[in-house]
Amino acid sequence: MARPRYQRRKEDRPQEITEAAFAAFAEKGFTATKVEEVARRAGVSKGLLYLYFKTKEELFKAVIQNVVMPRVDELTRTLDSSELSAEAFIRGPLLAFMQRLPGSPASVVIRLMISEAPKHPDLVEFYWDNVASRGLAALRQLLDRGVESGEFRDSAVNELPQLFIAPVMMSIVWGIVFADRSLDTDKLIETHVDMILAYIRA
Amino acid sequence: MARPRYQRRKEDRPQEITEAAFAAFAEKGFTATKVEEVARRAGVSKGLLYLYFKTKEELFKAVIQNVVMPRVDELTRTLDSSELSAEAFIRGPLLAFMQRLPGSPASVVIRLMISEAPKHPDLVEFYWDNVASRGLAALRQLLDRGVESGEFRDSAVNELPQLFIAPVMMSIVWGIVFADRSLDTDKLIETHVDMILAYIRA
DNA sequence: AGACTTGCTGACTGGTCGGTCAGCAAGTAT
DNA sequence: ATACTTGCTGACCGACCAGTCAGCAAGTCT
Repeated sequence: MARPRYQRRKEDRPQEITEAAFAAFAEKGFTATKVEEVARRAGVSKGLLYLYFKTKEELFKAVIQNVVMPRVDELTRTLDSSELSAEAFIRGPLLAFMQRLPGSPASVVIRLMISEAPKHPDLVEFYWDNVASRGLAALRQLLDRGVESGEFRDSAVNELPQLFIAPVMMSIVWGIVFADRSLDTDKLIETHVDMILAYIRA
Repeated sequence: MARPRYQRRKEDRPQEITEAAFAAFAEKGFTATKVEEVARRAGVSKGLLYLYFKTKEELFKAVIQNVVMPRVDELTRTLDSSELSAEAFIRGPLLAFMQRLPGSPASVVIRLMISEAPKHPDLVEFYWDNVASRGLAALRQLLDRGVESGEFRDSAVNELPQLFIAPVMMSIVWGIVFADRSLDTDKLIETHVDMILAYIRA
């Protein structure tokens, strides 16, 4: 009784709202998620949400920043500090990273990008600058390093790192469209990595 | 003058409306396209559209039927009647087919499936039954034929025809999200086919 | 205790859009 | 010409939802 109707927690709100938004977007997609639903999950009113985020789109950017960017940073850091040969790195940490993607939070963001890209070009730009271009650059760097060390030959794959991640994209899309019709994404990705290594090995 | 305000053309309307719908969906996506816009393009009133199609979703199904299903039929027919070896078929007609997909009308439908799948499960079912499962079955049949004839070894690819079309999906998704940031999809797909053939050759 | 600051609420607004339907007019039969 | 059928129109409805704002109350200061 006399329990206050709410507490002031200015510090924690942004984080809590961002997490609620991510969970909601993951379930229903960006457009289909009502701002009020995000607010409800975060345990706040709709009005409060708009005190912390100017628009629904800003909220999405915050989600990208919280969920995806740390992953990319982690990958590039691991790559930079690794002593492994290029092939060992690919078969080890990189394969593990790729196999984790389809079921991970990051895949949700990719799904959102696919759905919302045509309608929100500035989201695309934000995503390109902060995620895609940096991820591809890291991949390219890894392949170049393999060529320099004599492990790999210089193949078309160096200019087309997209070829490397194609099965990951396939797995993610499959999950979006045919969620229930199962596909062994781990095997798909591992086979692909096998194949690509056989192809580029010097 | 005294030109009639409209003519009755019961026969032609469905086709005209479907074509207008496809063009509109291709430009803006399904959700973002207003029914009124489709009607305007088809040169009819919104009300008429609803005399021929019960809902906006039915209209989408009609588009799939008109645009995508003929493609799948064509592919399976070509495969059935071909005298080529499995590898020759892959390097010839199949490669050409795959390279055409990213810029083709069919890719628009794939984009729509990705965007709308979470919201419209019955569309997914329709697409699975009429397009995806049949396409995959054809691919699997082609690979099995290659194994029987001794051209290919029996690899994981036989159970995972998705591996075959991964770069096509990559190209389509790339086009959706990063339309302007160019990617040489022809080269991507051709390199992949090269790679996969080297991998499965007996 | 009273005055003050500010985090927070939730009813409300304005605009959008899928789908409806009463009625009009193009074509047809008599 | 007149009556009839039906392809077609477009104003309208109701539901939905991002974003607003006037005011309330939690916490603070004196």
